Amino acid sequence: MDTQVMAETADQKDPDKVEEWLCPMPDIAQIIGGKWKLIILQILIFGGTRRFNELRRMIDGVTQTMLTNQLRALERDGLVSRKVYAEVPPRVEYTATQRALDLQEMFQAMHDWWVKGEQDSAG
Amino acid sequence: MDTQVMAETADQKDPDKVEEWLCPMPDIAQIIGGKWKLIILQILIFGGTRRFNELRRMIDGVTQTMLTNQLRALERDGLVSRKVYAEVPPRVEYTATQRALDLQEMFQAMHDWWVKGEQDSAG
DNA sequence: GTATATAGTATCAAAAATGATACCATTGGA
DNA sequence: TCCAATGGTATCATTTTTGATACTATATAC
Repeated sequence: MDTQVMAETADQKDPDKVEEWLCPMPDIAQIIGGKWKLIILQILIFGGTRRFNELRRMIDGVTQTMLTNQLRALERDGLVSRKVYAEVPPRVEYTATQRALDLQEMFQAMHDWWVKGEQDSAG
Repeated sequence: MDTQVMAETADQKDPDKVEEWLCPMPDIAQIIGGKWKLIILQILIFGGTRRFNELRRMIDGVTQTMLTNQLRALERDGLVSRKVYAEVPPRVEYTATQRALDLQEMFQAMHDWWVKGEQDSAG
């Protein structure tokens, strides 16, 4: 579609067939929604593998219950892998999967959006 | 940092200074989190201006209460503008602001991620 | 005169998400 | 011997989010 309808909006998609270009936001929200998931992912994706208590210390305000809970959900959805070492005291490492690494662009876009917002309101 | 540490993770940022490259996810979640916000934004950003009941019909399962609620929040956060026409029956139009249009890249990245996931699991 | 469409608000109920607390196993060190 | 550290789980309480319901106003069509 190369006609310039709707110049003010995003681009040239047919405005009457929303469902064709919409991806299922409820499904996405299910996966990356949750109070701590985005920050966990950000840390693992950009910072690399971390241990459980390491994450706990990095994430301000998270409780052990919730950290476990969110990590389990991320694991179920294939975004995080969990490796248990047979040591005492226990050592458990969490790593972003390839599927999570594929979220880099989204995080980058979020980041740029956020920074732009700060610049726009400052300048 | 130009040494190739952590080849498996995203890139070359210093893993010990997470807060330097992290953008505040709680703040972002505050703005675009919520059961219906992403889908509302997607419609307004890529589909253009819509009336209240038009949105209601497009968004499966949303109640009037929640649609109002989410639109008000988006308006407060500067992502949506609301225009009331002095007509009877009332006409109210909602439009994505520039700040919302700036989210296009994020939506695109989400979309690509989703599609890639479907391809990876199919192929 | 009555129903219809629009775009709401107010109130309360229900459900979902989150948090607090107590508990567990193990081993090394003081 | 007792405490600390790790990475949990189970249970219950609280908070937050979401939903249902009833109500509003007004012009037009029937």
